[in-house]
Amino acid sequence: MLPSPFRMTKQRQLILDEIKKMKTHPTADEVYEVLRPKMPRISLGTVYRNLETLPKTGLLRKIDVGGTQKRFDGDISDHYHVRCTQCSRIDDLFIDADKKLLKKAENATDFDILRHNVEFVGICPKCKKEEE
Amino acid sequence: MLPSPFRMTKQRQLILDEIKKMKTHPTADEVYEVLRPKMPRISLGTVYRNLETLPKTGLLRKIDVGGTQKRFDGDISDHYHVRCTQCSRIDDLFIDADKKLLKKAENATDFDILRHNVEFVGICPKCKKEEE
DNA sequence: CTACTTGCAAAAAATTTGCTGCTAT
DNA sequence: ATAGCAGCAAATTTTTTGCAAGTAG
Repeated sequence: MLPSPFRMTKQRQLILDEIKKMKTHPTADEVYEVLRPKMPRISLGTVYRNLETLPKTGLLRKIDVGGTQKRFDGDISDHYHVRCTQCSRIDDLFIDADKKLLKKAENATDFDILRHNVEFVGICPKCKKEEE
Repeated sequence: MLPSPFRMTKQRQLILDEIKKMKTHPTADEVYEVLRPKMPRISLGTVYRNLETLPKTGLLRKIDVGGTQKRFDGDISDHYHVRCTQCSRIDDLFIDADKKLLKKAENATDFDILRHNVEFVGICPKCKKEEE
C-alpha cells in the first residue's frame, strides 16, 4: 500500500523529470546513471524504491517487455510498444486500442480487466540493414 | 545462434514435457522444482540454458509479462494472457488476434513485425472475492 | 568420433532490505 | 513534530558462465 501523504522529494522529482526526458524506456540502472551527475549521492536503492512506487501513483509507467530487467516509460498516455529482437530497442507505437479486442477479452475471462499491454516484436530498421 | 544439430537430450525432453503438462506459466525455478523429483541430478543451469534455447526452436514459448522472473508457456498456439495484479496468476485467453491491429501497427512503424504479445491486467475471481 | 550438452560450483547481475538519520508536510 | 524517505551497505534473488566429463547423432 502507498502511504497516504505521498511526498514529492527532490529525488522523486528528479527521477520523474529525467525519465520523462528520456525516450529510451530505460532500465533501473540506466536511470541511475543518468541521475548520478545531477545528484551524486542518490542511491540505487532509492531509484529502485521509486521505480516501484511512482507507477502506483500513475505518474510513471512500468512496461512489461522481454529481457531480464524491468523498463520504465515517462509517457503515461495510452500507447503500445515495438521491441527489436536483435538490439532490444523499444519504440513507442501510438495506435488506437481496438475496442473489440477489449470486449472480446472481457467476455472470455472471469477477471475484472483493468488495462492491457500490447507489445509488437520485430526487427528495427537499423538491424534490418546490418543483416544484409 | 543455435547449433545446427539440435539434440533432444533426456533433460530437454523432460523440461519440455513437464512444462507442457503445467498450466501455470511457470518461472525457471518452478520448472526446476517440478523436474527434481523425476531427475534429481538435473542442474538449474541446464534448466536456464534450455529455457533460453527451446523458445528459439519454437517448441516452447517465453512470455513477457510483469513480475521479476521470466515465465514460460508450453502451449505454443496463438493466444493471449491475463495476469492478476494481486496474486500474479496468469490465465490463457484464447481470442482472435485483431487483424486491423496488426495492420495499424505495420503502418505506424519502420520495424518488420514478426509477432505480438497481448497481456491483459486485472483482478482474478479469487482475489476479487477476498477484497470484499 | 566429436561437437553439443550436462552437472557442478562459482560469479555476475538485478533487486530488495535493515537501519539510522534527514526532510516534506 | 513526525511519518515517510533517503543513503549506505549488506543480503537475497535471479541468471549466467567456465570447465571437465558424458552422450546423441
